[in-house]
Amino acid sequence: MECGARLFAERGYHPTSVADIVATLGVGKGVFYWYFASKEELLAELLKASNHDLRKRQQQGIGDEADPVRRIELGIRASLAWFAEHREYFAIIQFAATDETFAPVLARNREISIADTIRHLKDGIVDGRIADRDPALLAHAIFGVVAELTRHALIDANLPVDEVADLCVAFCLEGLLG
Amino acid sequence: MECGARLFAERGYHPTSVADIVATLGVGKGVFYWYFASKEELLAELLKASNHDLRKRQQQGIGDEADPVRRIELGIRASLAWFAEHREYFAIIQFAATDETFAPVLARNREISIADTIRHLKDGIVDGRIADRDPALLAHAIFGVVAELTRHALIDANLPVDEVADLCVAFCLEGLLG
DNA sequence: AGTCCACCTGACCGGTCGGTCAAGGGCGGC
DNA sequence: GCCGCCCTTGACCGACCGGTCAGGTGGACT
Repeated sequence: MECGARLFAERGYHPTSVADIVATLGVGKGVFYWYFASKEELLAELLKASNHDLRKRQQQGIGDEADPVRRIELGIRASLAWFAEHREYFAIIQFAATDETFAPVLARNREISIADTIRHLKDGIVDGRIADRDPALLAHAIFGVVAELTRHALIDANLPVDEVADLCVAFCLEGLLG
Repeated sequence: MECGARLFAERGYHPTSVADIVATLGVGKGVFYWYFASKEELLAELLKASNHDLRKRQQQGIGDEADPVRRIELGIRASLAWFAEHREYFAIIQFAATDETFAPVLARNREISIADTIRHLKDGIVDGRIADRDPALLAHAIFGVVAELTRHALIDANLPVDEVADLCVAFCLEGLLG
C-alpha cells in the first residue's frame, strides 16, 4: 500500500491529494482511511519506515569495524548507497523537514544519526587520528556533504554511487587541500 | 511590505494564508494584490531579492583576493555571515527548493554560486594547491557543509558566526584528518 | 463646496481537498 | 437459498483559501 508513496516524491506532498493516491491505486477513498487515519499519518509512516531502513543499512555497512575513521567512511558509503536505491524518499524527507508538523520527528531522526557519528568522531579524536574540533559541528558538516551530494550527484546528475562515495569520503577526510 | 515575509519563515508557505499576511500588516487584501499579482509572486520576489543580496555579500567578501583557496574561504565566511543576519530566509529557501513551482529558480541560483566556486576550485587545482578531484562535486560538497551548518549551528544552536565559520573553513580545507 | 480619482476595504466566489458515511456487494456459514 | 458480516465504494460535506470587485474614503485640485 505504501507504494502509493511514490506520488509524494514525484509531485510533492501538498499537490498530491488523497483522491490522486486512491485513483492511482484504483481503489476507493474508504480503503485509504481504513489503513491510515489521515494523509498526515501516511507521510509519518513513510518517514518512520524509511528512517528505520536507512539506519539498518548504516549499521550493516559499518558492521563490527573497529577503526573509528573507517566506521565514518562506511557510514557515509552506506547512506549514499541507500539513497541511491531509494531516491524517491529524498524529496519526501526534504519536504517533511520544511513542514512544522513533521520537522520534529525528522529532527529527532537526524539527531540520532548525528549522535552515532559524534561517537565515532570522539573515538577518532581520542586516538589522535581526527583533528580536535567540535564533534557535533563536524558531524553536521558530514551530514551536509552527504545530503547535498545525494541531491545533486545521485539524483540530479545520476552519477554512479561508487564515484560519488569515493569523492565524498575523500572530501570529508582530507578536505580540499588533501 | 516584504516584511510580511517573516510569516513564511515562521509558519511556512502553505500554512500562511494571504489573509494572515494582510491581517498581520493590518491592511485589507486588496492592498496585497495591488503590489503582488499572487501569493506565488511574493515568494518569487523574496527569493530573487534574497539571492541578489547574498551574492552581493559574497562578492564583497571575496573582494579582489587573488589566492583561489582564500577566495573560497572568504566566500564561505560571507555566506555564513549573510545567513546569520537573515535567518528568516533560510526556511523560505529550504521550502522553495521542495516545491515544483520554485525549485527551478532555486536550482538556477544555486548553479550560479556553484559555478563561481568551481572556477576558484579549478584555479586552485591548476596551482596544485587543491587536490585534483571533480570540481563540480567538490563545490556541491562545500555547499552542503555551508547549508547544514547554517541550519544547525547558526539557526538551531545559535552559535557565534565566527566559530562556525572557522570550523566550516577548517573542515572544507583540511577535512577530518587535517 | 463639489468633483474626481488613486488607494484601499473586506464580503464574497469558485474550487479544492481532507475526511465521513450510508449504501452496496461478495463470501462464508448455516 | 438465505442471512449476516466485513470490506469497499464514491457521493457528499464542511472548511479553507487564493483571488475578485463593487463600493467606500480621503485628500487634491478646481
